[in-house]
Amino acid sequence: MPLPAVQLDGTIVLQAPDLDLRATLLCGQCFRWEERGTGFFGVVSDRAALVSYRDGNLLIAPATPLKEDEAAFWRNYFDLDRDYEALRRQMALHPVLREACAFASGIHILRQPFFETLCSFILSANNNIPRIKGIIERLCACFGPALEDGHFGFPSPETLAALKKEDLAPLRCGYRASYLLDAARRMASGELDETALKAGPMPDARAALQTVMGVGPKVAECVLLYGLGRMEAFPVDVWMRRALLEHFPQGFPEEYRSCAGLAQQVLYHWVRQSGKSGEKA
DNA sequence: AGCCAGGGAGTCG
DNA sequence: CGACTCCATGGC
Repeated sequence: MPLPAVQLDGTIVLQAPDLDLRATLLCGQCFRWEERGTGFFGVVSDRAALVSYRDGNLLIAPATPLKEDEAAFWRNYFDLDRDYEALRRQMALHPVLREACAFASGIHILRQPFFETLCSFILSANNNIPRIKGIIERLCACFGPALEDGHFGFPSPETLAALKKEDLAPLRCGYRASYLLDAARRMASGELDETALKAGPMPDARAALQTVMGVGPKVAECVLLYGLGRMEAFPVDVWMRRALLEHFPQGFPEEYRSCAGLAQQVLYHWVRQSGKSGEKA
């Protein structure tokens, strides 16, 4: 008999039989989760929570007051309603993807808030993950809404759009400051329509995203995948380029397009952690 | 000191 | 188009 979604102590219990929480939160798709004891603490949008995994269930202990849609919010964030079994079944048809899947099973593609994702990956350009995390934390602490537990939510496009690049000096994000402001202004002006980016043709969505300063092919694919839920997106960095050359000399096969995003994430996890394809320590 | 970090913009030819 | 160079910052 299924557990109620919200327990008496406020903990939300979500069934997630095939989820690898640790791999999902540490594989480089998100920047605001920190391992804490047996779980992870993080802030998404304006909600903070301590999450953990036990007996096939994802346990969410919100650190900010529960909203009416709390369970639905986290269910969507962790992408629990997508049929990952079907995606992995399809990937198992390809020898390379099958091997990568076996190594990194249980990774979910997070459905992160769009603007937050856009900013995060603009900041990721020619940067390393620890420093990206630091910049994002300073961005939230300086300009984000104060949450009830002392943490800070992600600033709104309107808030950032009203700033000048000198105001962003405390972030120490270098030349990316003006890119951040451009993204915020495009959002605030309504020029970037999240609904259209989610539903419209991929080429149109790519082109629209790349009109933002600091958004090139790589960042656009990341935003499409992690911030707009578009599984057909396929971010390619130098490592992935190497892996593609080695394992997919004719390019990523179109017949796997519907699971491309997960395939990319799994391949990335695989080549970075198992020493496959490129021998950097 | 020098190199690298999940790239991208600007400028050449 | 393709092949450069520079871009701020911090860690090693």
